[in-house]
Amino acid sequence: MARQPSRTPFVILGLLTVEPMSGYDVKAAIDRSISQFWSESYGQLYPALKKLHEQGYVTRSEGGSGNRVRHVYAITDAGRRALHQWLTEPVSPRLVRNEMLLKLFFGRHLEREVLLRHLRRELATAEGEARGIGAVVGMLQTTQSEAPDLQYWLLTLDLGRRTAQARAEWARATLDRLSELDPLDC
Amino acid sequence: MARQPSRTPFVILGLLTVEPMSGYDVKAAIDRSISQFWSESYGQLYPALKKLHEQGYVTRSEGGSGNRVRHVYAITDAGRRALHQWLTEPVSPRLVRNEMLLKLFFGRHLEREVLLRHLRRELATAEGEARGIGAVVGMLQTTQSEAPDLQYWLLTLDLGRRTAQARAEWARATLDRLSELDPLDC
DNA sequence: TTTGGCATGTAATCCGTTACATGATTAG
DNA sequence: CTAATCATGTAACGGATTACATGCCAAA
Repeated sequence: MARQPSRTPFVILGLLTVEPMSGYDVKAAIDRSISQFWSESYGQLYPALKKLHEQGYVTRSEGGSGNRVRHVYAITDAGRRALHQWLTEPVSPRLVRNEMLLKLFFGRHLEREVLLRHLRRELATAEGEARGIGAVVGMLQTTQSEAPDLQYWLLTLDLGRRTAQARAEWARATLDRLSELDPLDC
Repeated sequence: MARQPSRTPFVILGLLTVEPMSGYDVKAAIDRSISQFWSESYGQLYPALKKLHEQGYVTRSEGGSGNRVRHVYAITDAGRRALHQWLTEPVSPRLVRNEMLLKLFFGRHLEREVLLRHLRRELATAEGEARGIGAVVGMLQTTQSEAPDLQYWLLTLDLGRRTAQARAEWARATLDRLSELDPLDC
C-alpha cells in the first residue's frame, strides 16, 4: 500500500481524545472497540507514537509504578488540529479485496461439497459477527451511557450489523441456489 | 501484509481458465469483471506471470502482429491443479479496514456539516455501486449466456449488490438519525 | 501527425505483519 | 513458583502501489 498515507497516527490521535493512554492501551482499545473495522500491530503503533511525539502531536509522561516502564501519551492542541484536518478530508477510496468472493467467482472449478463448506463457514462467520455486534451495542448502552462519543460509536456498529446481516442473507440464499445449479466440471 | 501469501498468481490462473491472455488482458479482465472485490497492478502482474511461467503453471507464446511484442499465456494442467488446491483451502481471514467507519467513529470532533457531506458521498457511492452491479448483471445475462462460469459470476455480483444496498440503507438511516443528535463539540 | 490505446517491464518506496528480544508485576 | 498480563521496542521480510521507461499501431 505504498504512497498511500498511513492512517495509524490518526487512529492513535482519535483514541487519545477519549483519554491519555500508553501504546499498549491503544492496542487494547483498538482490539476492544474498533476491531470490527480496524486493526493495528505493535510494529506500527510504537514507531507511530514516537513520530507523533517528535511532531508535537502528543505529549509523553512516565507513568510506571516502581521501576516499571510505562509511557502515557496525551493529545496536544496541535494533535487535535491534525486529527480534525484528517477527519475533514474525504475518505480516500482503497482497494477492496474479498477472498471469499474471489473463490466463489472461480467456483466452477470446485467440487460442490467444498463450495458449500466455504459458504457455510461464511454464513456462520456473518451470523456470529452480527450477534457479537449486538452484544457490544448492549454493553455500550449500559456501561458508556455517559460517553459523549456514544452516539457515534453506535452508528458505526450499526453499519457493521447491517453488513453482517446482508452477508448472512446472501450466504443463505446462495446455499439454496447452489442446490439448483448444474453439476460441476471437476 | 507480510507473511501472508500473495493471491495474485491465483487470480491470474483463474482468469486463464476462461481463455489464454496477455498480462495486459489479465489487467483489463480484472478491471472489467472483478473490480468490485479485487484489483491488481502491473507491478504485481508481470512479475507474477514470469514466476508462474518458471513454475510451469502457464505456457507462454508469442502472439504479436508484426514486430509488436505480445506474450499470450495459457494455463497448464499443473496450473489447474495449483488453482484447485488453493480454491479448496479455507478462506484466510484478513483485516478489514474501513476508513469511512473510522472517521464516523471519531465523528464527535467533526462539524455536523462535514459529517453529513461524508455520509451523502457514501450514500451516492453505494447507490451508484448497486446500480452499476445491476447493469453488469443484465449485460452478462445477454452477452455471456453460454459461459459455463455465468452462474458463479452472478452469485458474486449478488453479494456486491446486497452489500451496497445495505450500505445505502445505513447511510440513509444515519443521515436521519444525525438530525436528532445533540450539537457537536467543535 | 498526434493522440490514445496496446503492450511490457523495472525500480523505488512505503505499508504492515510476524517474530524476536526483554523484562516487571500480579494473581493463583 | 509460575503463568498470565502488562509493557516496550526493533529487525526482517514480503506485499503492493506508483512512477518511470520504452515503443508499436491505428485512427482522427
